[in-house]
Amino acid sequence: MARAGVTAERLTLAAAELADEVGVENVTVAALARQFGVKDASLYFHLRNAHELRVRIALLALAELADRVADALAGRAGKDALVAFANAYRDYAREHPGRYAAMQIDLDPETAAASAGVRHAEMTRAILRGYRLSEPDQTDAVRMMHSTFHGFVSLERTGGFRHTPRPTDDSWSRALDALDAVLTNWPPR
Amino acid sequence: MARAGVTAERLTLAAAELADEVGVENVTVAALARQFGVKDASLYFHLRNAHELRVRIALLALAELADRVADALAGRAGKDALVAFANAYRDYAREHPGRYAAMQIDLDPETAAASAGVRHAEMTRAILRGYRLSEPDQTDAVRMMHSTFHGFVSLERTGGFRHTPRPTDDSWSRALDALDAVLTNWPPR
DNA sequence: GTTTTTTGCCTAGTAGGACTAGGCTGGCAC
DNA sequence: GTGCCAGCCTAGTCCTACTAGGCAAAAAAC
Repeated sequence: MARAGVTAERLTLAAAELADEVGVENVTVAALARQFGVKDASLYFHLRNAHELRVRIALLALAELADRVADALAGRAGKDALVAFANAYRDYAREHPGRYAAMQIDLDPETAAASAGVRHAEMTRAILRGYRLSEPDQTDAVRMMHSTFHGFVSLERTGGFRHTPRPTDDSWSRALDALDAVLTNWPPR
Repeated sequence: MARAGVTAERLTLAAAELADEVGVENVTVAALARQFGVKDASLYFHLRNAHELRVRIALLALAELADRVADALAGRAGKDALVAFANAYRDYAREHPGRYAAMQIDLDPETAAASAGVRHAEMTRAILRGYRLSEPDQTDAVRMMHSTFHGFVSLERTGGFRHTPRPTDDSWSRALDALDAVLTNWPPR
């Protein structure tokens, strides 16, 4: 019997693509095995369990997004950097909804610490250098930024904005303007 | 054989409680049947399918949250109202993580239109009356508000803020200050 | 280049969830 | 009382996750 050539990397990539097509919750070991023309039991040589599959998608996504953000940020500062970061984030989420959703599962501490999530944190703080904030203001500002990005993207995806005709792109750039304004005058009020 | 007295309402409530305990993704028809001391097949007399169960949890949660927000908002205006709304929202999400997660599934348009989601929208706009915004600024502001609330709560829940020791309560009130500031000077910059 | 070991895949199984078809029955309408 | 039907049942199908143990292809040892 010929070998199918399944590796952890090919598996993770296929899983990520499947997630984008059918949603993370429908990424199943069985479906993946079918794609590789292999029985599902065989995948457990490359995989501890189904949960690990999602974790791997999450780690892949975190790394991909960190790369994109790093590119977007190159040579920019201040509001320019803020907008570039934000758009890279939102674009990634829209292009890869399944991967983005996978990113939201909570990793156990050591996995998280070894993930590209730390690069995200570093880059976010790098942006804030343009706004000259010190602790604990910086942390508060980072959290506000992240909340706005994630909240907007997440609501946009699940249809939370659908009931109003206003184009979401317009609301998005206003939100970024607002974020810039508030960061410029941090701490607020 | 004695009848178990299963009704759609009791089922929904039990499902919601189960969701808060074990997460929406683990709310299963079989588990619910066990709680009622009934075979799983029997529940399909009260339920079209498993998805409907989650939709019902979502509708229940939307209604409960709308009630809470309405109470919190009574007699308040301006920043006072904003903070009351925000805290009601966050408190609900923390007390009822499963219900909150269920709220995020996207309902089909007619279900959404008949849900308590419309009350949320009305109340959000009511808050903005204190900031005297007209369209389309109002819509942008509503979206920003909602994004911040949802994003913060969601990240807090999934552990997105864990790597920094700063208490999330402090960051939260700063975020509300920021939101108030930006709404006061809308449109930004 | 043959032997040994490892590894990648297999079959065969268990267990549990979603869901359907069709049967029995307790309690209501009349 | 007779009939009806809602509310529960059994029994079955199909799917997924996951385990144990077998076999053969490829890689390593010699």
